[in-house]
Amino acid sequence: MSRAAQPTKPSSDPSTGSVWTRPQRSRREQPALSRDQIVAEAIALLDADGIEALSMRKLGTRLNAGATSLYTHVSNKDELIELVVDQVYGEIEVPKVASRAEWRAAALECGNNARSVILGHPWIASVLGEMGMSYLGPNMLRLTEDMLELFESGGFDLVQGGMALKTIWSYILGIAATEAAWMTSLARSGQNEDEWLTGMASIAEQAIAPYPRMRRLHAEQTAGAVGETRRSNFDEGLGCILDGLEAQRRR
Amino acid sequence: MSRAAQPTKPSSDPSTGSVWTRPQRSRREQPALSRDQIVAEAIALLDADGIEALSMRKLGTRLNAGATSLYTHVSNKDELIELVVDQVYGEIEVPKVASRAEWRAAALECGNNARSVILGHPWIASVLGEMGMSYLGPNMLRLTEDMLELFESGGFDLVQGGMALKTIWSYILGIAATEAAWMTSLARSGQNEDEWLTGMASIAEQAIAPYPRMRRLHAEQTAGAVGETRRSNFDEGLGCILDGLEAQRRR
DNA sequence: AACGATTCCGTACGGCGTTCGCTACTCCGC
DNA sequence: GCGGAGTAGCGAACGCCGTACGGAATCGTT
Repeated sequence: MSRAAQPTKPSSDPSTGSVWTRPQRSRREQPALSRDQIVAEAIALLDADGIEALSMRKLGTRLNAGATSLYTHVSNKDELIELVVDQVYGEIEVPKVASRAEWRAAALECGNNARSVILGHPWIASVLGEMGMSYLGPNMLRLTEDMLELFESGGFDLVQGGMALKTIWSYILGIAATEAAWMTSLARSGQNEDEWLTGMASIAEQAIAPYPRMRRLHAEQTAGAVGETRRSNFDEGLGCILDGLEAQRRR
Repeated sequence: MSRAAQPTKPSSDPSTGSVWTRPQRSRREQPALSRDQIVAEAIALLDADGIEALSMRKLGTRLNAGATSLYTHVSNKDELIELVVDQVYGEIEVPKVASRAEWRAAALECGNNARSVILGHPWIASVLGEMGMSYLGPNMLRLTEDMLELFESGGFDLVQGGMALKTIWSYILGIAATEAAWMTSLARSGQNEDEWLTGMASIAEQAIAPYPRMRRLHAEQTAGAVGETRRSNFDEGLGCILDGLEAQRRR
């Protein structure tokens, strides 16, 4: 008995198709959907085509499923996004600290890990503002605990550690989200960073013309290698914050 | 000759309404639309009903206009949002610094201004990730220049000031966006902060049960007045960053 | 063999951003 | 006074979107 796909439309009028032409395909022969699969495919779609390409219909299609089938495993698009974000948070590694001397380097490394994970999924920036509570996602919990441990190893007591965590995390989120947004709009324009900058140069110069400090700053910063500059800027700012935190710890 | 509104539908079949019943209302008697008006009304709508309530159709209706009329003054919804955000940035005041001793207090005040402006328009959090370039909005330019001036008064040279600006701004954006997102999802749930926290307590405790540090931290923080706590947390983190920046300046 | 539970999905609804082409109006040069 | 150019406003339509609902297929249990 044939099991070929034969996408008939038996639903429109079941009596039209005779018993013989009806597919009679076992639905469970292909492994069906799962929440993990959906989340993974959503991330793939987001990475490939950005936030505005994520729709339940497209996602369903990529999974060889109908759009509404997803709702069996995920109650909402919003809920799906929370799952997706927590999954990404799971990629962030927090280095273990053996001795107190290593603390600072470990914090820097952790910050850089977080930054590069976010920049690896730049659509996250568009989505952070809509998530009141990802705090309870399993990976976010793990991440929080690990960072608290890191600060503990650095000699902070628990409350100080909580403070330090909030401060650093806000910094990371703010700067990485800004960078991610920038990269997204670059990608949309189809140019690379240098092209955009040179193309925009005259407009930018005109815009900042009335502002002396910005003009001077712009003049002083004609260095190349923008990508590296962004990274070292991040490190420098993070270093400042770590300085401040260490000063606070000593009290 | 009557000018009463008489909202007939002359469009469906123009010949149906005779010359006498047709409105013949001078379109320009009411001042028509302007970009500023549109932006102002969009902010009012966003403040009242949040980001998902902003649609071109609803905005048009609020302005007694058709949805598509807006496109004469604004080329895009995205462009509208950029305008709206820059307008909000215009609310942020940067205090002038007379003597170098006042610098630190002024920076703290500026940070608090920014935070409360953002929390006054919490929908901004949902929108920051989509804006590659608000850097060139007039209010953002003014804000940047003023903050550079603030750092200059504090004894930073221009490059250091640029660094400090980026660092502080990222922190402010990150923490305020997180708070704003939290407040938005609170508002959506219809509860106030304390209700939500007590309602969520058991679930949260269960979630953090496997994590010793979070458990202890949660136990130590049973203080009330959550809103004030958030603000003083902000101040504390900002203070840390200022410490770090001052240390860097002395080199 | 019968039956509830679970999974899948076609259909449909209301809403969205935006394009297109038409109308109605103002303004400028004659 | 008048005609033509330019512009603001808008109704209709297109192709998307999220998702509620009800029906069909399948599975696990009895």
